[in-house]
Amino acid sequence: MILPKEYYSRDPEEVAIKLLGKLLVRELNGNRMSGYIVETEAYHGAWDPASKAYKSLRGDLAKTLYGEVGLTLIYGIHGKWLLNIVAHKGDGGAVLIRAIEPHEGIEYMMRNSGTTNPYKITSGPGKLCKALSIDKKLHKKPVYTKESGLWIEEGRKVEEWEIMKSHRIGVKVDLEKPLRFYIKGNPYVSRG
DNA sequence: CGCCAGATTGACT
DNA sequence: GTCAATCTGGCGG
Repeated sequence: MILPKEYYSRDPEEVAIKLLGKLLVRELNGNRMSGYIVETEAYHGAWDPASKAYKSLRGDLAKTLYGEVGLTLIYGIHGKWLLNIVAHKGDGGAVLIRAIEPHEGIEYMMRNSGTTNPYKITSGPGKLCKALSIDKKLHKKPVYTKESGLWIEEGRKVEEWEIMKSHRIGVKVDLEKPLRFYIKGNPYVSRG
């Protein structure tokens, strides 16, 4: 079952937690690739120093951050693409997908990412996008319909005790609140 | 159009 | 732990 659009009309922090264990599906040229989300980060609006809307409400990224929920927000950094899902209740925000556990179409993902080590295919936001052929063409596409070739389905049940929290990674100026969430003990989380 | 910072990654001390 | 190569969007001129 695909998660409905309303699923993303909540605080980014809450959505980030709820997305853990869900199945991220990518369909391309008839090939189905998927993986369970095991690591996420929450980003807020203008008051979040790490947000793209901080000090610049101009630009497509900031507008998307404050726009319709349930859309992808593809952000390029250091020559990589990062996958975000717009999620907020009116005040702007998004959830960054940092890592997934490969499930279907692993062969295609390995070919895309150029490695045969299953633990290195999707264990990072940049690598994940490469493995699933996600780039700017998928910017602002809905994840609550199959039409875009990228969507999120109901996945595993994740118990509360399996979810760990920590500070965000790689962010220069972070908030004190822990906004990174990942599944405890999962070997596919990035660097940690 | 040129400059610059950055939500990364992989290699190295 | 540290470091720098790498590319796009945002912003100034």
